[in-house]
Amino acid sequence: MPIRNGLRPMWWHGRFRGCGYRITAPREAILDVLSKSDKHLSAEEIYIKVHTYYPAVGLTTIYRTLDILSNMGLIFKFDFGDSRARYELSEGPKGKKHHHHLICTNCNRIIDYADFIDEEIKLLEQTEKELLKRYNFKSTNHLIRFYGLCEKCQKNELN
Amino acid sequence: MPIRNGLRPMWWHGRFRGCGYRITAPREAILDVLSKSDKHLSAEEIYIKVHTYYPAVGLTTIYRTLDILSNMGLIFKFDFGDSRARYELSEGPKGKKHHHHLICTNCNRIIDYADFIDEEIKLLEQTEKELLKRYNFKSTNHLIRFYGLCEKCQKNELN
DNA sequence: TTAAGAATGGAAATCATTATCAATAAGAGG
DNA sequence: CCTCTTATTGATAATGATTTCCATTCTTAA
Ligand SMILES: [Mn+2]
Ligand SMILES: [Mn+2]
Ligand SMILES: [Zn+2]
Ligand SMILES: [Zn+2]
Repeated sequence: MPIRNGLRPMWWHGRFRGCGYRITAPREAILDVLSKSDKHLSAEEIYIKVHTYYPAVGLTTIYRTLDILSNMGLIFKFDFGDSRARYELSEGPKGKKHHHHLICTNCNRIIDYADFIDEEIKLLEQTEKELLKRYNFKSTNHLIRFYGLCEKCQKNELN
Repeated sequence: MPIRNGLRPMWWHGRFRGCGYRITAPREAILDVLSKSDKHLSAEEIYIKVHTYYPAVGLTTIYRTLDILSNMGLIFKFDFGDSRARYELSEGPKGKKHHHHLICTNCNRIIDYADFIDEEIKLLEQTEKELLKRYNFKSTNHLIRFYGLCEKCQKNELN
């Protein structure tokens, strides 16, 4: 229950105000839903959850807020191929920062991973350096995904 | 001008028939357009081009055919974030097989590259091995993209 | 040549996301 | 606490890419 608490500003309030945005109940609720989920939620899924506590909030506001948050870099917006955008917190208490995804082609589960990116980072840097040399392409960001079978689906594989 | 040639079956005819599909003028035209382009075409762009020679072909057929080709693995279907699917040949004369993309965030140009550097190959192998160990995730495919500035846009950068 | 049913295209339907716009409320200043 | 400016909101309509329908046409095995 995302109770409005006027006394303690949340971790993102400052950042929000700094961009000239106002703090509103719908926005608090949306951030609350995102920070309490470890999944990759769609606008409608967020709408459903917010709706439980704030039935008055409209889907339009969900989209608008997600757009702002996305532009501010507070959330990531992904397209996993199911014809709807999916979002997840990128910072704050439960934020995951930059990470990559493992996608099970059987059960559609999406697994985040960032814990061994250190090893990957060195190789990525080298690759980016080489891309600059060969294609004169200056990379500033990347998207990396592995498709395959998750643990559970591999076991079921041996029906 | 994709002239229907009943005498010489194209390289994909066999594969097509093998899947139980019939060879038709619209399908030949679509494959023709794809094989003569080095871009990542949208359904509508393909429709426009096909339309030049076969005004009777409908957009519905374009979508249906692209779906078949995609499922057969003859073409790749990508989503580059401009809210429409984009396709490109994956095999045949000008097919590019598996490759990665460089995407210019300024001019939206998409650059294909398949001449992977050692670092990148090592990155993939090591990462996939580690993913199996840590997450029991068996990777069978991957999607890799670098976002940044292409050569041209870097120069314009220094307005 | 012929018949079975695969393929087609135009129109209507879907469905996620946007655009509109009048009503509402955040919050700076008093 | 009160006021005023204007950012924000939500209902509704509009968009736009992709699908679904279905009667008609065309491919192809026999
Ligand atoms: Mn994630
Ligand atoms: Mn490509
Ligand atoms: Zn799975
Ligand atoms: Zn560019």
